[in-house]
Amino acid sequence: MTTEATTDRLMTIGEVARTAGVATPTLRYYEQEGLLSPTTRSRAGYRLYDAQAVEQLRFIRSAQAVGFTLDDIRTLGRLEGESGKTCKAEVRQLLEQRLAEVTEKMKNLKRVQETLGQALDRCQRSNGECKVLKEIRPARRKRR
Amino acid sequence: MTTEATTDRLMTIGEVARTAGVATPTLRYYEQEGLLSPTTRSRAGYRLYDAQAVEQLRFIRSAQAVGFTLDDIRTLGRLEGESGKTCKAEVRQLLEQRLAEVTEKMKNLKRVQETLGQALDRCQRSNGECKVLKEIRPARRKRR
DNA sequence: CTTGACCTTCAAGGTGACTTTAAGGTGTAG
DNA sequence: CTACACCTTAAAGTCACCTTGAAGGTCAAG
Repeated sequence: MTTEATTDRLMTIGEVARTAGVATPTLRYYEQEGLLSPTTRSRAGYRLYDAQAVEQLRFIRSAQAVGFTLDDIRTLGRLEGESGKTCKAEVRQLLEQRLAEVTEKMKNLKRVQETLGQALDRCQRSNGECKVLKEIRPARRKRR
Repeated sequence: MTTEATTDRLMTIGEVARTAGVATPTLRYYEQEGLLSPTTRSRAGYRLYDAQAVEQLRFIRSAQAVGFTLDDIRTLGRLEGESGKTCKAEVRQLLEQRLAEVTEKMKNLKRVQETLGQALDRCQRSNGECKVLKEIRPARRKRR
């Protein structure tokens, strides 16, 4: 990790945002929240990120997508970050706890998958007739 | 599912809430949002739920825990619900789309699992020293 | 027949995670 | 040297998902 073949060109906030598929204000928000800071700043004060930032950002989005809060993620610290720090029992414990949560989420996800799978099954089996699904409302709001 | 051995005693909102581990106002909120309605009402206007409601509620919580919004869940309608409705291509398509999302979430979850697993690994391997995790801030807010 | 734990509705408040707005500086292409 | 697309900060706005509060009705136990 200290010896790399990665492009170590620094990117502006817009480049990182485009690459990872997020909005630039989101990146500033993440910095403010202590989740992801730029490697450095240009003379003019522009944020400059290295290639790793994109990886970290992707990790953050993955974790979020499966229901972890930004606080959960922040508490894990730099996550794939560079180095330093001793590994206290406290840190290991936190990791183990998060891994247990992941296992729990796996179960939830499988349950959802199974339920949807069954629904689809019955849906196709009784062609034209579906005993399982029923829209209940016109759906009020939307987003995401 | 129509032939059952389940207790078909009706439960009050408080019983359902306790059984499924949610707060009573949350149940009222879900009803208002069109996610889960009581089977009937008592003369006095009390909400009365059947045993299936608990199942549905658990499904809702599972889906939420892995990152689906209430809107996502609502759109799926009654989900494991009773009957009625034809299975239009539109419905099947929605199911397929949601299943694809589940698959995507599986990937995300595995990515997170792997990252955490690696971190824990290195954490234990280099006993005392951990190159991977590093707390970045005292963590401002908390909850959950 | 009152106490106390339940239930009701309606409305307002709170939190997390952005998103938008305003007002302005930077940098390169023509 | 002027466009124009980028960057900066600070603050306010939005949306989902609850949570809390006020004011009151219900019901079994004592």
